[in-house]
Amino acid sequence: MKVRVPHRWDVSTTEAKAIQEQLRSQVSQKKFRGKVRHVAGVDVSVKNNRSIAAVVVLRFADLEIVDVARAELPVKFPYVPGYLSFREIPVILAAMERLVASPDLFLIDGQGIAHPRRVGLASHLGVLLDKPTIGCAKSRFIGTHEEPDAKAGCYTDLFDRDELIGAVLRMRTNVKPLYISVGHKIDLPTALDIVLDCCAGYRLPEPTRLAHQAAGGTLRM
DNA sequence: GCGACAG
DNA sequence: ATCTTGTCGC
Repeated sequence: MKVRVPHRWDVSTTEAKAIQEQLRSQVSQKKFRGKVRHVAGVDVSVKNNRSIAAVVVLRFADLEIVDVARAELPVKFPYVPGYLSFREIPVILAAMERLVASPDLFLIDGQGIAHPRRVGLASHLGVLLDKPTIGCAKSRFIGTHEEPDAKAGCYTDLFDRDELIGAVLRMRTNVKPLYISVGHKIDLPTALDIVLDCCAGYRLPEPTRLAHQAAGGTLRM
């Protein structure tokens, strides 16, 4: 897929913060109304100071793989909480350009609006691609919440002060929950429905789970 | 000032 | 994220 040239990536955290403040107003939380045929999972692995991004596209109906794209680049930005997108998006975009299929929606390994400035990795990527995205993080970044019930499918709200910024969703019974948040062009209830529909019995939804394997070089198919 | 802190 | 095998529990 084609990717629009956005802004610079070799910036300081101060400049990155300014870019986030500017992107913030472009993030949409409007309900996604469209048919989901293909869902993509996105993940990045880092090894020997090199980043490898993987995008795995699945048919939403049966979660079968229809396309896989990868890209590798030297790491150019350190991991700084709050600025993960500046470290991971460049290599993700490189992989996107090699994608043949055109996914209707993306599940991202990281936060969406559950971020200090409401522009986590999933939201930032969504705005750049102008596509619906959902943040599927494995741990909490910001916000407070009650512990969801132990059963698969149960969830609690994630708040920042009095603002609802996401949900803590149990994908599998008695297994640590995921932190789901709106990325872009979708609302939280719809995001939760889609993530649950992408569950194949593991802690991670299938798109992200396979992307993790593809980025780590252990995807079997 | 202190602790927390996506991947 | 990454370093890493077996092991405990549902």
